[in-house]
Amino acid sequence: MTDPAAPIEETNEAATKAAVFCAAERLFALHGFQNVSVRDITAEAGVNLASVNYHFGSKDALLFEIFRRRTAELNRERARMLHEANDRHAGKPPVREILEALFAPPLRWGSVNSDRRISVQFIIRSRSEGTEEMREALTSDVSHLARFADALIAARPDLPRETVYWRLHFCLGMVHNNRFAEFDRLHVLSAGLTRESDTEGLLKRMLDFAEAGFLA
Amino acid sequence: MTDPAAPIEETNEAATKAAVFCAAERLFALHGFQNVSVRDITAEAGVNLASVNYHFGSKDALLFEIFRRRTAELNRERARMLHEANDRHAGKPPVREILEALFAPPLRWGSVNSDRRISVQFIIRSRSEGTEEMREALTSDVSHLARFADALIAARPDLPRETVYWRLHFCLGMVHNNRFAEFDRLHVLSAGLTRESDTEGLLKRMLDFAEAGFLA
DNA sequence: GTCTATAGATGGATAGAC
DNA sequence: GTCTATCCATCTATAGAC
Repeated sequence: MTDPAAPIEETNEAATKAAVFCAAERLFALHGFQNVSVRDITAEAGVNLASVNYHFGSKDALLFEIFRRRTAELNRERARMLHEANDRHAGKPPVREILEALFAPPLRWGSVNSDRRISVQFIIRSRSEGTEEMREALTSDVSHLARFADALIAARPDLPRETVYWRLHFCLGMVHNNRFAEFDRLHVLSAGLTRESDTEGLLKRMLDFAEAGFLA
Repeated sequence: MTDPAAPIEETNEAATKAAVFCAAERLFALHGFQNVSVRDITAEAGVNLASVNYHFGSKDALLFEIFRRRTAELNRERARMLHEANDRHAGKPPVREILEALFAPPLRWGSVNSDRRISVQFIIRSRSEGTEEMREALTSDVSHLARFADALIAARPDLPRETVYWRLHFCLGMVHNNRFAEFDRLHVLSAGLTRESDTEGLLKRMLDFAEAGFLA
């Protein structure tokens, strides 16, 4: 900003921070949280070792910042789609469209050609490997999921609420199982029959399965 | 064995090994694989620090031995139930009974009053946090799952095989999502409506949901 | 076989030069 | 703000006494 003739390197600090952020997210998503050291991150980002502590405070703080940003983005997209479904159906969308708002964002972001593929794997991993702080945030912040639960209860007022909650739990299990390793395993099991790359096809399969389960 | 008057301490070595095994399984299941040190394990078991390396070779070898034994036990029980379902239906059991053989063992073993509750959490954790060796074993050893896939294909010959494999994948996702943290989250979301302790009720809910999804 | 002491390696965090 | 050098804690694994 001080030199209008060279605006490209005005954000050198921000660039370093972003490089650390992206390298960390990538390595964490691929190799797990505990298996990646600060040294790995700074080497991958091409910055010095002290950058993580300078820009983020600590390794755990960096981890938590990635987690918070990505989950916020995902929840926002889900809320947006749910809102659109509401608009289309006068505030009472059918089960299938509610589930689509729940399934589509992580599925599409996680498709092989998406630049958010890494982010989705990071989020999925944080659910099982996260720090105490992250798990606490996941457990306590259910406001995002509550909107989906309410929508499903409104769509199926004939079902006991308890039943709706459990079925939402089953649907989340379907989503969380979409990890690299599980796709690979399924690929081996089916002798190459299942193609992970067909994102929209998989979304339709998930919706068919879950919708039928909900209408039982 | 050398002193017939004191047969109780004849298996002192085996007792130490078993104590290490149980303490390790318990700590790994509760706190994650990377967050538990050999020191934690030996302290919990009340044995000396060198026991792990003496009896198992290394920390990773101990981890892998727990993993192998528990998954073998689980797969054996599943195979047994599938076999019984085959006997009941002349080799062609319906979808619901196949899925029951897949769901019931981990669910019952994981119930709050079960002495295998820890083992189930260990197995679930190994799926996402396991070492490269464990993940390789999971990916390559699909023979156990292949029997379930074949049974489901036989039960629904009208469906494309690809569809059956994907739906089996969804069912496995439902099973793997039965972790402590996820139950807690659901409990918060439903304001205490969902009761994890009702194992048979949960099994029925899972079967209702998955069977309907399969018959779609 | 059991245990203590320690080697050997790695990690997170930080002080201080520039 | 950036980077190097380093501190200090922690871990796995093992040698060697008993």
